[in-house]
Amino acid sequence: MFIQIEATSDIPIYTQLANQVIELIARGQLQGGDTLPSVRALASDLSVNMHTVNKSYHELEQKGIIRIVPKSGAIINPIVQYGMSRENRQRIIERIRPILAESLVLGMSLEEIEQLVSATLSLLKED
Amino acid sequence: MFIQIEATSDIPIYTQLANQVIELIARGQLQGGDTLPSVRALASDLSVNMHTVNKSYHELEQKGIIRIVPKSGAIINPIVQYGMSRENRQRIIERIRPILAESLVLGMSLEEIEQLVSATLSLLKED
DNA sequence: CTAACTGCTCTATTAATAGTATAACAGAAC
DNA sequence: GTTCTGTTATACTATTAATAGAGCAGTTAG
Repeated sequence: MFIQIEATSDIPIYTQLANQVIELIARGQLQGGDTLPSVRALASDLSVNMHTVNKSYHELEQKGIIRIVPKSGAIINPIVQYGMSRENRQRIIERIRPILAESLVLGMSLEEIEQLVSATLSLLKED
Repeated sequence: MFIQIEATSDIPIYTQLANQVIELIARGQLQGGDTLPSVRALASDLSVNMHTVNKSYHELEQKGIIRIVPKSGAIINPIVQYGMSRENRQRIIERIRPILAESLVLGMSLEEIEQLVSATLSLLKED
C-alpha cells in the first residue's frame, strides 16, 4: 500500500486517505476481496492517529466501497459493473457540477473540458 | 439575482453562494461588467451575515471571476476565451480527479462518466 | 488455551473553521 | 453632506479535524 499524506494540505487527512484508497482500487492495485491494513497498523505507518484512519474507513464504507467486519477487518467490495444507483449518480453530479461551471466561467470550452476529463480518466488508469 | 441558500446543507454558505454566482455567469444571466449586490444588501436579502457574503466575494475574486473595487463594488470579469492558465487547469484537475476515481470504483464505465459530464454541462447551459 | 490483534466506544483536549454580531474607518456616490 | 460602500478589528458560539489514552469484547494465530 503506497499511501502518502500531506500534513500541510487543506484537505483533511481522512479524506486524503480515502481518496488514495479509491485511486488504488480504480487502478486495480487493490481489488475486491483484498483487505485493508488494520486501523492501528495503518495509523502507525502513516504517523497518524487511529481515529483518523477509522473515520476514513467508515467514509469508504458509507460510500459502499469497502465493508467493515467488526473485530476482523476492512474488505474491499468488488466493483459492480452497471451497478451505479440513481442516488450515487446524483451525488456524483452534485459534486462535479460546480467544478464544471467554474471551468466554463474560467474560459474553457465544452470540448476542452471533455478532453480534460478524458485525460484525467486516463491518468487514473496508469500505473 | 435568484440565489437560494440551504441552511441545512453541509456545504458552507459562502461556498453555496459562490457556486450559484458562478452558475449564473456560466448560464449568461450574469455577464462581464455586471455588478454584484453590495455585501450588506445581499446579506440582508439572504438573511445571512455580511461577513459571510464578503468571504464569498473574496473567494470569487481569488478565483479570478470577479474583481472587487474598494469602496465601490464587485464587478464580474469578462470570460476570457482560451485564457485558462496552467495553474487554473491544474486546480480543476485536482478537484475533479477524486470524483472521477470514485465514479470508476462505483462501477461507471469511461463512456458513462463522459456522458454524465456532457449531460451536466448541458444542464448548466439551460435556463 | 492463551496471547496478540481486531474494531469499537468513551472521554478529553487542542486547533481550526464557519457563522454571527457589533463597531468603526475612510473613500465613493448621490 | 449624508448615505452607502468595502474594509478592518474584535468577540463569541458551534462545529469539525485531529490527537490521545483507556478499556471492552470478539477474532485470530501461536
